Amino acid sequence: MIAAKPNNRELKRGRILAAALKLFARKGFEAAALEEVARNARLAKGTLYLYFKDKEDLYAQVVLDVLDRLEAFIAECLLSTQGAVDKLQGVARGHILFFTGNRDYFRLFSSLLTTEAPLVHRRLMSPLLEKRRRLEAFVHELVEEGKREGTIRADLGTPDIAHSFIGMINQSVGRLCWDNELPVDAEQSAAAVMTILLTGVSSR
Amino acid sequence: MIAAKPNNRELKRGRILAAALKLFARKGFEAAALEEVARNARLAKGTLYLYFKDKEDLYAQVVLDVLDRLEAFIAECLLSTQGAVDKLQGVARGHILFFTGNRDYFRLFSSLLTTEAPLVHRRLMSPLLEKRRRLEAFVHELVEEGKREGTIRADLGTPDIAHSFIGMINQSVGRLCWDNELPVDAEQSAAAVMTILLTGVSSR
DNA sequence: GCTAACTGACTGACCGTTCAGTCATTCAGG
DNA sequence: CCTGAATGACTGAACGGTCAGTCAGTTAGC
Repeated sequence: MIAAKPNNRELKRGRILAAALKLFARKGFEAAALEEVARNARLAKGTLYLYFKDKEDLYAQVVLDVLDRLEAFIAECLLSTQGAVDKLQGVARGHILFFTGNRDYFRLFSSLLTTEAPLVHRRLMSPLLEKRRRLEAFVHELVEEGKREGTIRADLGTPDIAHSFIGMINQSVGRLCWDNELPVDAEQSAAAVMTILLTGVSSR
Repeated sequence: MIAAKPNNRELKRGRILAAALKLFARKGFEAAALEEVARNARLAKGTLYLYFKDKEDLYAQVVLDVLDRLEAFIAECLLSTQGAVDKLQGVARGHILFFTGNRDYFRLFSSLLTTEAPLVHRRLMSPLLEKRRRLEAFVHELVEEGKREGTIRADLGTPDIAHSFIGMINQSVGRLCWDNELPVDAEQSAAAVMTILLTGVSSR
């Protein structure tokens, strides 16, 4: 077979990424040992270095992989949406579903800002933070769109609205991921967030 | 002087806590080196062990110290408030002012969930998470109070409201701490959060 | 079809370094 | 002096990264 080799290689790369995701997410960049990553991927430590330059490179690839999946998943959630408010709801659903689908994704994602890594290894981190920022910029645009449509109040600052939205989402996901309030439903969480964001909690 | 000794001791303990806070906040639990903590506190490494059992203990004390300060600061912000909505605004102001007053506080605080530590050292972490949770429970109560007063809508879930509130606050603080959108004012951020939370963003 | 030569993916023992924690020694106040 | 506080050299463990060696699989020569 001609395709046997590269296929195999891509498969192993995937095994490494999966094992690394699990460990980086659960132990953090520093505490995750490559020895264990290799063991979980059923390979020897030396083999990792045939696929990745060093620990930082592996970390960056893992994060990139997750961010790509997130982006793709949200894009899918937006396919049949119309109008800014509807799209925002789509983003909310996408985020919540994506992260509650795999807690390790969220652990990694939320450690992205916190990790010691960004301080020590700015070089590699900035593209990742850039990508994360792009997702936030997209929400920003949706809010602007809503204002133009007239569906979103124009007297509030766009950054304030966008950050509030993102904060509410993240907290929702956090609740589902950290705590064990598991019976909570992702769909319902997204709906609650949108209701509060749109109509407020005051009984005025 | 009778008080000279213990006074001195308390002073040194404070120096260690301050140095440790700085390093844990900026490098994370694993990457922070006790050697450097000691140097920054103008003491030798061995001396740290006269004040703290081990690295974990030091970390726990640092976090406890920060959580206590936060609690005290918020309590102060609530002194002259009346009614649930007013109190919530006080909590928002308190949080934002406290954390923007010292970014290291926020770095430490937000790494509290993310850190590798909670997984490896559950024993020490749970009291800290417990304390953090108490702050969240307080918001929970305020929302209930607002519902009883009739100032907050009763048709929304209390946990949903509380988590939205907390999420918005955290994101606001994050914006002020991570990004360099520094010209933003803490007071104004708190006001924006409250407006959005109370009245919503829909132009309905 | 058979075997010898070759290849390169994979291995894991090893090295250098870092760091938490210890302890024999020194220092300072009374 | 004497005692408790402080020191910093030291130890052992852990880990990132390397590299000489192995061997399954492929090719080439007959």
